[in-house]
Amino acid sequence: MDSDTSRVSSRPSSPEVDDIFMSAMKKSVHGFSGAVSSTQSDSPPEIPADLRGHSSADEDALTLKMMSKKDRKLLSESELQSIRLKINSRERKRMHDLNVAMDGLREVMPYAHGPSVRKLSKIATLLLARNYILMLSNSLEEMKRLVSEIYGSSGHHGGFHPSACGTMTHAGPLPGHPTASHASHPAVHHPLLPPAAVSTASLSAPGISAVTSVRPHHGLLKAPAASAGPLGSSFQHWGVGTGMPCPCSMCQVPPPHVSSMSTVSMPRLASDSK
DNA sequence: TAGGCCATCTGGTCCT
DNA sequence: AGGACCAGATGGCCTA
Repeated sequence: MDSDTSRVSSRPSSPEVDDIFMSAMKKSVHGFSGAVSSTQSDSPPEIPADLRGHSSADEDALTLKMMSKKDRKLLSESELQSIRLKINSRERKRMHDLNVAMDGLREVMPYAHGPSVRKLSKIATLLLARNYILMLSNSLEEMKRLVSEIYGSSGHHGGFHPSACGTMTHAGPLPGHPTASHASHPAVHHPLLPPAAVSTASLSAPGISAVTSVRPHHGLLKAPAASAGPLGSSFQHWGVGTGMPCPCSMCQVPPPHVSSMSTVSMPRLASDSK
């Protein structure tokens, strides 16, 4: 439940840590006794195992090792320390930015958000995002096809040009439109519903609400077959009662127009393979 | 307790 | 030369 969020919040990945780090670091540098290896004072909470309990001789060896890679420039230990700290700090910031971007991706993913929902792992986020994009592409193609079917013969627009129409959604049912009976939600496929499912089962209000409002538990990968519901799709697994697609590699949507993507070997989700 | 996920450190490589 | 990027190693936290 909140375990993950609390875990995340307890994780010092925020930039503040850098400040703490640097201040603590300055202390350690100023109070430097000369017995700390070049990698130590940077990580007060954790001391790398390989450096733990090293003698000053070992530390000297480490320092020399580093010196050799620095063209043996004559740098004082404090200088080496500050360089190492700077590098570490940059790397921390880089990873923090990466995590921020990952959070941004999670936010726009059609997946349940909220404190009661376990946060998607990074790999799950990436795989789900990929599937989401593929489905959006499929939906777009499907919509183009339908629109060209509708307008292609009537000569209303003389073809499909979304730039002129803005969005695909007209206000009301279109004359002769196959989905005219669904006036409340015209031929708009929910992005998460595979086109095949949409075209065969058509969207129903419950289907939409199930996708948009349900806050699933983290049943991302192990959805019972029954939970697939009436949607039926190209996905092997679906989220528990949510109609959420499974991001695992088994459930790749192979859209014809992005076939090149499907050839990309995706790293297998460890939890999928087990 | 094992396994998954993550943050961090670190050294190497590439780029500007 | 300095910074960005990457991958391996390590250890902590959490869950089943």
